[in-house]
Amino acid sequence: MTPKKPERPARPAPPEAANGTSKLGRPRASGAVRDDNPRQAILVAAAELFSRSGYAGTSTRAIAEQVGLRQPSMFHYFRTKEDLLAELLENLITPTTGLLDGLEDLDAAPAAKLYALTFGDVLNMASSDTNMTTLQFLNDARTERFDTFWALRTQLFDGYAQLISQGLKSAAFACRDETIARSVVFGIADSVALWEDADSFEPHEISTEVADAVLLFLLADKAALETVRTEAMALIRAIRKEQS
Amino acid sequence: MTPKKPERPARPAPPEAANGTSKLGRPRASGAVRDDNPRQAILVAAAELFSRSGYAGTSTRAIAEQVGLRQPSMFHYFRTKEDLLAELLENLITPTTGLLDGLEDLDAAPAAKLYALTFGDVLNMASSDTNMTTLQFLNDARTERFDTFWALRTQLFDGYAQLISQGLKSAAFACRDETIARSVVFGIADSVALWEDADSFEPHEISTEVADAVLLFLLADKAALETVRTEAMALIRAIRKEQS
DNA sequence: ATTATCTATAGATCTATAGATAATGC
DNA sequence: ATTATCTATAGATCTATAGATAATGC
Repeated sequence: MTPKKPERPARPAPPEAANGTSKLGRPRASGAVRDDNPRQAILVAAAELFSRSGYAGTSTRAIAEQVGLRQPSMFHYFRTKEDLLAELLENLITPTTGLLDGLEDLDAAPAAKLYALTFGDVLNMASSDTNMTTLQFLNDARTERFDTFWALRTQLFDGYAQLISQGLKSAAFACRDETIARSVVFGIADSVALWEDADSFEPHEISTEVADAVLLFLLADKAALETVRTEAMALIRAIRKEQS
Repeated sequence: MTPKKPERPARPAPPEAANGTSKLGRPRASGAVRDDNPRQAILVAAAELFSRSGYAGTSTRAIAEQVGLRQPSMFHYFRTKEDLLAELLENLITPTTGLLDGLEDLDAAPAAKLYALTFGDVLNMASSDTNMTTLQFLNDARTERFDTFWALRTQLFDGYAQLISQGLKSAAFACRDETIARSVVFGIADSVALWEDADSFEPHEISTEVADAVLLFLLADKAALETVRTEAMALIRAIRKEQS
């Protein structure tokens, strides 16, 4: 006898209270807002709750009820809670591995490509209003179910590593030790996950500053930053155009 | 009927199996290693488990049993699980706020002080083999019980902010926007929390690289880095001497 | 009497399954 | 027949308390 929380929906709100706009299936009991793509709504709710309360600290009940469903109804869309986390992590990283692929086809200096990659990576994270990044380090995310995610993550790390390596070869970059420089750069790129006030700034502004920080760390000639940034923004525009 | 895990200590290991070296109280049932400072051992075990499995994902049973105690015995040392987390977070941050206090008494350029602060901050995190940093963002850590921790955290952020402000005033630093530069710097300093391979490098080496990155981001004259680093290391030595 | 442990257990969860029910489509 | 929901519930946890027990100290 310790936990409190005497709440509980008390009376399940009679079935006639159905208000969902879905055309198929039994009407929903409760009436939480949801513009009727339940699967997507569940993902959004889960991302929000996971990033605020952690993975284990978020119950499937909390997720379901945030979108106006009963707890077991969530399992119609996701086989397990783990599946939810895996899909969210994959969704978070794919725009950035996509950017990496786009950059490979373009001809540009490694410095400009690295700037563009960092910029896009940070922009992607800063544009989401949830913060899933730290969840990937949990033991929960080390099972087979996350193999796809981890393959993408490795691909991204290798992308950063390769650009750094090329920049060093061309003497555009300089550093004391390449292996540690990789981790510093990857860490800085992800560091927006540790900002508590990320939403008081424009994502574009955050991305510029963080990409600047990465390049200032690596560039042999720090005065080249402005040029590199300009080149990088051109690359970003080129890829956006291509994809639309 | 879903979870598995058929284990359980089965038979509680008869009381005669006592092996603890403690002088007082009833002998322990199980025999997990522990060089008998149970309170400290619990903190170490909790830090390890929290950082691997998250706060909610770590049971008090797992913590207790890792140090060879039964689950309820843990509550002899910590009133609640929350108390454990609060103490761990405070222990993590106090060395760094201590360093900040030490720096205030010394006479040096803001750039050198900022380097020293970052270096010490990162060294402290990188020297621990657990990673508690990301846990502070959980909702669980927003209750009153964490007021002390949050006051220290604010003090640390303000310390960084003040040094940045002084450096800008003396024109040693340059940036586009001061408020965002603060967050960038604070983020970079903490970014080692996102390293997956932090233990493949020397903490001293990591700290040097990360502090370099911070200063390269802020310094108006990037060529001043080496001098700043040398000054900073002298400050660190001075504070260490004073404290011993 | 104090300290450190233990066993037993209350009461509140939690995830996932089973199977009913309602709406629609064929 | 299919889809989307619901209620009910199994069985496994989880945190914390109650109160017994053993060792030591006064």
